[in-house]
Amino acid sequence: MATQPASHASAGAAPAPARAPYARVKAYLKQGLSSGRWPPETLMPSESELVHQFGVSRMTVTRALRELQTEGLVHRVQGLGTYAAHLAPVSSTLTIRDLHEEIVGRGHRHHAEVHLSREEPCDAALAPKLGLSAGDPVFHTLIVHHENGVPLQCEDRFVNPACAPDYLQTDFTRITPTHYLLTVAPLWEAQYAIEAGRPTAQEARLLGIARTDPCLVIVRRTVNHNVPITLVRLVHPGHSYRLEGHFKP
Amino acid sequence: MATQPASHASAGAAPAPARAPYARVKAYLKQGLSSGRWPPETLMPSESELVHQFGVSRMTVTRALRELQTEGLVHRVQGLGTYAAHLAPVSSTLTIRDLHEEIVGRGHRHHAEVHLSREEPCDAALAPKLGLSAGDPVFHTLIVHHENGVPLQCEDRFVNPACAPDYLQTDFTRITPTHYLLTVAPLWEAQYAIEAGRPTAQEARLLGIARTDPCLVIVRRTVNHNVPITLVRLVHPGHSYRLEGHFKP
DNA sequence: CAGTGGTCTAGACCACTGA
DNA sequence: CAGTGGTCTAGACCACTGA
Repeated sequence: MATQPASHASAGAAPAPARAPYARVKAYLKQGLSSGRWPPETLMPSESELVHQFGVSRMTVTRALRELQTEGLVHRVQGLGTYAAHLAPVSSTLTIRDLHEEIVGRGHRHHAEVHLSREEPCDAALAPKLGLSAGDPVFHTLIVHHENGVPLQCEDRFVNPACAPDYLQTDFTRITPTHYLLTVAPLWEAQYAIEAGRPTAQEARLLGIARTDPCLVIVRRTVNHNVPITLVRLVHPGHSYRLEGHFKP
Repeated sequence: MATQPASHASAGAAPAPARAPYARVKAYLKQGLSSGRWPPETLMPSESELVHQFGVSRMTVTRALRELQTEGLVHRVQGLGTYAAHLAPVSSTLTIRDLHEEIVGRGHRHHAEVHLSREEPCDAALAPKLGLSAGDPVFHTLIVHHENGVPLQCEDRFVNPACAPDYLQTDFTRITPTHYLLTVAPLWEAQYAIEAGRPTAQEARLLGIARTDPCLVIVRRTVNHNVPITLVRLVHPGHSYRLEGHFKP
């Protein structure tokens, strides 16, 4: 009865995955989706059909289907059934990693040069973005990160003092602001914008590039429980930095 | 006994979420993580403790914990317990949307100008990336996408003919290559690279910008079941385009 | 109405860890 | 050994959809 694909481990002495039942059901459905057996918006087998096909309990089938739903591969409607989803990449994701980890992960040296670390009155344009009023004290750091001695990123950051009163006591040559802020305010929420731009005069000088060189500019605003924590502008020379992503539905 | 936060819906006639039990357990844990009750790498309550605290069955608690694990908020080790994870954004994600959907989603007009759509012999440098040999036929399209009449993206794409034999018959003024390829090869896998750069002479002309203007350059390679499908270079004028992301653990 | 998914329970066996 | 998470079962009640 079962229409499951024959285990091709039967021929040789292959490691025989011997996956858990829920994983077998999931793999079967995923394979069918990727092979075009259930084109987008097609009705897929119901839970009870899968229960009979695989001889497992409904909870097991449910788990497989729920995970596929979380991954965006199917969508399910109560009373109707499970449908193959419109497959990606209508939207897909790109990973942004912490710079220190990225550099060290490549087996390279990371060196941070602190050019500024002080409290200053908040600019009127900046204030609303940090939930402050113009003139309120705000922490400001300007750090250039080097990879094997080459300038890689200029990090211009403003921090809401209420969220991280000890921020300026941190030794930023050892701990990145990102890491420090993480310990202070876990579980945050961030908004990003990434665009191509030109460095400011100061950034060009700090990064050792021409003012006309294209740069990757990332602006990130971080919030925790609706309280703004930090606003940062990260500038990378275009020829030395790329964001890499991997998408797999 | 229960240490669950008091339902603050009790005061008024609030909609009363009345969440499912697994969602209540999950919300309780999430709240504790975000408030710093369980700092990173701290041992969290065990399944059986939660079972007693909430008076639910173990499967229910398991589901809550498994979802938190999937979201990267905790990590679990058999025999040891559940630990609060090192919270983001050691790595976080940025969404890349399909251009047509993005433009239409803004309520704007999308217009595609097809400058090239032909079969040509594959270049030696390109061949390995598409799993072809130099000189093999390859499909090549060059399309400029406009938003309300303004050039927004130059899309230079190569397609493996084996994966999409009818590719060149598509009317690209109506259907984006991305959408067409999606119907042909669902469930794909992509690698991205994003960097700041300068347009080529041709790109500058097609986009109506100067050769020195910074551009956001996205290179994406797509693979299905280890078969390369397409390689595309997307060039956006830096001042007119930004990728926006949102990260929420 | 029969069929669908959403969720839950009360048990179970197992592999793993550290004492 | 006791405690942990990983997984499963065989039932259950419910809300929802379309006929």
